[in-house]
Amino acid sequence: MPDAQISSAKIHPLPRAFYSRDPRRVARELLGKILVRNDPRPRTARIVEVEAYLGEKDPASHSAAGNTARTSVLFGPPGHAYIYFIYGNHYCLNVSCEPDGQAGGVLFRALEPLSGVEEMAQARGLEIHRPKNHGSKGLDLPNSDSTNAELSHKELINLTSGPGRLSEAFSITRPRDNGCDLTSPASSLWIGDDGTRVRGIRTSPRIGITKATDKPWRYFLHGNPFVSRVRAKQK
DNA sequence: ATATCGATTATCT
DNA sequence: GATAATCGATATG
Repeated sequence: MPDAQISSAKIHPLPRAFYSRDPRRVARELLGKILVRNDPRPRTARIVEVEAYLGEKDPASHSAAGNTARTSVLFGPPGHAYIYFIYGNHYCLNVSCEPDGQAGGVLFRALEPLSGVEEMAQARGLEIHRPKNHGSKGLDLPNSDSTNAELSHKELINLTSGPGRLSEAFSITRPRDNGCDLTSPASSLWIGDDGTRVRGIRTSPRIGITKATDKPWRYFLHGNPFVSRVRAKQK
């Protein structure tokens, strides 16, 4: 049973020094770590897909436009949440990297839920069906108790597969979370390590960008079902 | 299976 | 005025 997707080990926060490095290194090492939402509705999920965005020299990075009101967190101290709003619809989560004064960050692209699946479904606007005494057609959800929600496979995957989806599942918004210190368990949002070692790290070009498309700075766990699907036609 | 489109706003040219 | 680190829906093969 110790498939180790779920560990009962204590989750301890990653120190600020972890983030005070090249975003490519931070991105790779964030795979397998845990995003925690401390809430009235607590949620945790394992990080399975990320992208690194370098500083002002990376034309695909938001910091390429310089230190503005929008991007100031990327230029500040490491380990803080940079949230941006995109396409008039979606928030996306990053963590700032590199020392104070130097830009850089890692975008969270996909998570594997560990706890609080019902809360994530609700945050995503899904109707929860509770099976009575008849057979269930839905999947057993990770780390679930007797108050399980029933979701289709597709609904479960789509909870946290993609940067906009995972942010919605964790109720992440810019007004609420931009600038949040992700190294402190006292924060509503933080990142921890339960000792899990991951295998099968793969890389690819980053998704959805039009500049620096040759750089292989997307990192993901090969075969993990929550990793986002590369969309059919990328401009 | 791939392709296209609308949503809806912050930011930049 | 155009574009964007996206998603969900719809049309078509």
